[in-house]
Amino acid sequence: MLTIGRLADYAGVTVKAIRHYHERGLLAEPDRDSSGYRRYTAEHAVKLVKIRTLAHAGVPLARVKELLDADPDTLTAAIAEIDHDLEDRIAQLRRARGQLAQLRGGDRLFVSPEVADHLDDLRGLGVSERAIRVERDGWILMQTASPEDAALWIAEKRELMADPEFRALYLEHDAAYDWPPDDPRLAALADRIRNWFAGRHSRSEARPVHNPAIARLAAQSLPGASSPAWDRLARLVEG
Amino acid sequence: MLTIGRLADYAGVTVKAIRHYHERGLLAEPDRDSSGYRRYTAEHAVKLVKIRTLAHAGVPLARVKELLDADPDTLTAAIAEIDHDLEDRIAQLRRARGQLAQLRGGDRLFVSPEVADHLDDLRGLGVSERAIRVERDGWILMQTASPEDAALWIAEKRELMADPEFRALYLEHDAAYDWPPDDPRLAALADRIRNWFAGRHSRSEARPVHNPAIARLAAQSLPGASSPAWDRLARLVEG
DNA sequence: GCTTGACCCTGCCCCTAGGGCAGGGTTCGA
DNA sequence: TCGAACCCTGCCCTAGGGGCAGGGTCAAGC
Repeated sequence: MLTIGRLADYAGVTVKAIRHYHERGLLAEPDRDSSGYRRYTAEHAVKLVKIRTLAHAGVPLARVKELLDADPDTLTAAIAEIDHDLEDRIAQLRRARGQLAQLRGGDRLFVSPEVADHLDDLRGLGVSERAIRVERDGWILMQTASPEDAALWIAEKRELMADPEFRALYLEHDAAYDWPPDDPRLAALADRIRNWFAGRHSRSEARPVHNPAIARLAAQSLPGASSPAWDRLARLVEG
Repeated sequence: MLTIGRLADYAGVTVKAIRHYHERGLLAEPDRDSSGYRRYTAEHAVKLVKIRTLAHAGVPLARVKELLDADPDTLTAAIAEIDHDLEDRIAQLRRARGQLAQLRGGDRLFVSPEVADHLDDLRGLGVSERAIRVERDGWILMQTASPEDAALWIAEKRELMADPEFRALYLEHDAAYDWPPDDPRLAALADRIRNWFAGRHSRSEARPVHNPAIARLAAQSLPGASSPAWDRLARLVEG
């Protein structure tokens, strides 16, 4: 009659799995024939299909064992629960697909949507990729330190970016990275930066937008995050 | 700056998983601070999110390691493949859900749709659950032995069931199970069975519908698959 | 009768992707 | 200054089998 291999084919399961179920006590060992081969009956086949159905649904074998001789009400409740889990897992896999698609480009996986929009804006303005990367890494650090604060800060920063003068300063500061440190434009730029800050402060909404400690960390974390021109500029702005 | 716990929260991963990625060489070990704590940078965060995204998509860590420093074209191809796998797995889970729903009742999980329809027909005719169970188990054994033959046999059997006389005999034979072995109706039934077989044979389409060896196996596999009345009936039919 | 390929047996070690716990040191906020 | 919350290494554990070794068995064809 039924050998282990045939039973395995019937149930869509490997021979090894069947032996495993015997070991775990899920499926009773059948009688053996004269040469020691296991000989199965239709009842084994029925039980095995039940085991396989639950196992393929991700139910741990220990739980399968319980369910095999649970009363119908318990079984019905358990099946509803398992079905729910399956639904969840399908939703998870779908989310995984969505994220996977974003892996090939863009920063949306690493920062909040608001920050990602901000980075896109910078790109639209013609900001260098180097600067964008420094920004991104800074925001990542801020978000890990405190997502709530980061959310507030990005909102402020985006308001700031609405100011044409600030945008101009941002771009010029970005361009200054490559200037020679004795470039005469640095002094002029430093003046405009100071003036702009003074103007903001006079309007009394003077909160520091960037936590300077964090900004420094972000700068340290990347090679090429500063330059001789920027160092000089910083000294000029400080006075 | 970034401790392992914060990094883990940011990436939606456990601390243990991060240490595991270090061991496997997926994520570079960061510098340690004076007390031996790991201190991470934004670059670690970016890489970790990539790892997590792939790992959540079910990519084995060894493969993740390869993909992390693959060229963009290879990566694009790999992502397409992984996405395909994900789609397959979603389809599998959906199938698992469908099968799970059938676990609570019915025989459709265990036999082919044709056999299941046949069993439903028997139920509709008022055949006893005991007989239906014997049929089901017989068909399971036949299907495990040879699905193709079983498909042919069930087609023949269903044709047979279209014959009102055969149906009547089937039902009476079923009912006879509980009769006393000396019941006078047994002899009459045996006659009708013999006549019916004779009629079929004369119409020259005389193929055995049931493989007798298999039928016997099916009968053996179940307790209560025979009775004193049936034993007597068998002797009467044989002559 | 003999061989050959497909089965079957037990027993052993291996894998993935971490989880859990022990036993100890560190940092931070009140 | 103290307790809670972190962090460190090291070790063992898990599910669900896969793979292989080393050996016995069965069925078909020659």
